[in-house]
Amino acid sequence: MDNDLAVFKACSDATRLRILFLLTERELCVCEIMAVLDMPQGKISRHLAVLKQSGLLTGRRDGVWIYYALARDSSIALKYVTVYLVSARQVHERILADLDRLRGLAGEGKICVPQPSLAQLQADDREDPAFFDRSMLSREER
Amino acid sequence: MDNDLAVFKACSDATRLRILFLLTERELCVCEIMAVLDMPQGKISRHLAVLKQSGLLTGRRDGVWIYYALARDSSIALKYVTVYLVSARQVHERILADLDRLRGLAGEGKICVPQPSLAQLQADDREDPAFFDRSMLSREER
DNA sequence: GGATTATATCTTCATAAACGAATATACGAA
DNA sequence: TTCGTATATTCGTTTATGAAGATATAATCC
Repeated sequence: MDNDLAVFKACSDATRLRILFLLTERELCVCEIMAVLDMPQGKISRHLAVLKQSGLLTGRRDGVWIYYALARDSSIALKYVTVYLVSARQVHERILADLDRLRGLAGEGKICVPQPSLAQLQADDREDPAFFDRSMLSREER
Repeated sequence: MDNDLAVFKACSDATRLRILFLLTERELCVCEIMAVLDMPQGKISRHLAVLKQSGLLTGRRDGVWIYYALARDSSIALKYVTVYLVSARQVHERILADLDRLRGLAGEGKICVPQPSLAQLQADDREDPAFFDRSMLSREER
């Protein structure tokens, strides 16, 4: 029963629930989740740890990035939570907005691709002065 | 989404989860739940309030007693939690034990029936001295 | 009305969970 | 090896949650 409890606890925080809904779309790396929810990295990472701990998520490393995905149904609670997520994702305004933002990211397609180093950027800027201060912009705006 | 959150929060406490599982058996009044879980009245009552608040339970008054029951599926989260409860109740040792104890109570059948007042008991005892100190026993033992 | 029983609520305290900020680790590129 | 980037973890603080015990309310019986 303890694991079922952990599953429900994991679901009982707004941020974590939003993350779970995002992951119904596809596996995501931390920076994508950060971008969509617009929350600091430490916060996202902590919540991902809770979710993973409960068994709801799996994580796989790919180079520098760590991709998280909904775990395949392993416990009963997990199974029904997963079914809930897929059923409920069309219902909540906020979740729909999150998913839209996520798809927007995918369109721009520029997250989770190795970013040029700062040094690299500045070198480019010297050749292309119009974008000299690009590195000052937030990642989404580049 | 807030209501779904409340549902998951309501499920994320061991005592509340045990109560929910008990209610998969049938509607119960507070004193039955107290008897099965062997917990003080205030505690049970508080947890029932949380569960009711989340929409998971309904309560109906019948004279002195208040009977609680699992709410009929109204939200998506509620629906899947209910399905989970019914599926998972055969799986957890502790829940099986709780359900056994509940059925035991039903066998004795002496809970949630108006208890004679103390004055009444003492009057009876005067006529039937063998049971003079019956009122000192816990309710289950009478 | 007063007493009794069932249930709800309040108060205080302890514990757990969440947060922001800072720091640590892990990997890849140069 | 050093640097930069992605992610994890720690620290100190604040907030939320649960427990116990005391008290309040509501219905019933006399």
